[in-house]
Amino acid sequence: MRLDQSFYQRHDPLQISRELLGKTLVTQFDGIRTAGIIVETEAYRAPDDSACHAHLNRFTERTRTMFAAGGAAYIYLCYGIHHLFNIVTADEGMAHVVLVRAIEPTEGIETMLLRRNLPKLHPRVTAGPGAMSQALGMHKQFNGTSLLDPDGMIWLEDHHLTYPDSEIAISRRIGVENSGISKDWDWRFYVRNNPYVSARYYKWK
DNA sequence: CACGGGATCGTCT
DNA sequence: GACGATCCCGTGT
Repeated sequence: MRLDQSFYQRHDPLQISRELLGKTLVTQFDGIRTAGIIVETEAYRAPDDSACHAHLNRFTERTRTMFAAGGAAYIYLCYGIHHLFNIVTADEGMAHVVLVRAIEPTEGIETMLLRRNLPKLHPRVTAGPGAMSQALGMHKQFNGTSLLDPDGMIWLEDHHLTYPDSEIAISRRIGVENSGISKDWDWRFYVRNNPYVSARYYKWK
């Protein structure tokens, strides 16, 4: 079952980040379907979150997508190399997004290995937002596209997998240590002991 | 395995 | 002109 508008257009990106753990993220284009279970997310929320690109509701060509209605894909180029994938939530005009940082691969694994240029399944295939996006074929080209469109190339499915709170860990977000007052907010959610969580950051706890 | 530097380019100042 | 919501690889232990 595909996640619909009622899932995305809510006003609590922390709750949505938590609920996304266990959902299946799918891309399909050129006749190839790739998918995996979301195991790591981070919430970003304007206007108060200083780590958010749309802090203080800053509206630029890049952040335009963040203000779209919930259910859009916000994909931007990071470090000139990585196309990071975010899910836009809430109503139009509110910049609330969830960065998807890692999945556990389930479908199209051979394709993911080719895209990642790796010989066999290993956490490095999809652990971390840049690696995950490359494995799924995410591209800035898809920025602003809808996750609700039946003809779209990216969407989420509910396969009725839910993790109990005892299996969920919460921490500071990764890579935002220079982003001001909100750098220490615990807005990262991940599945404990899952090997596909961006492993080199376990030390962050 | 830990550490550190380089890659690479769109975005904003 | 500076700087990233990152990753890879080479080096040293």
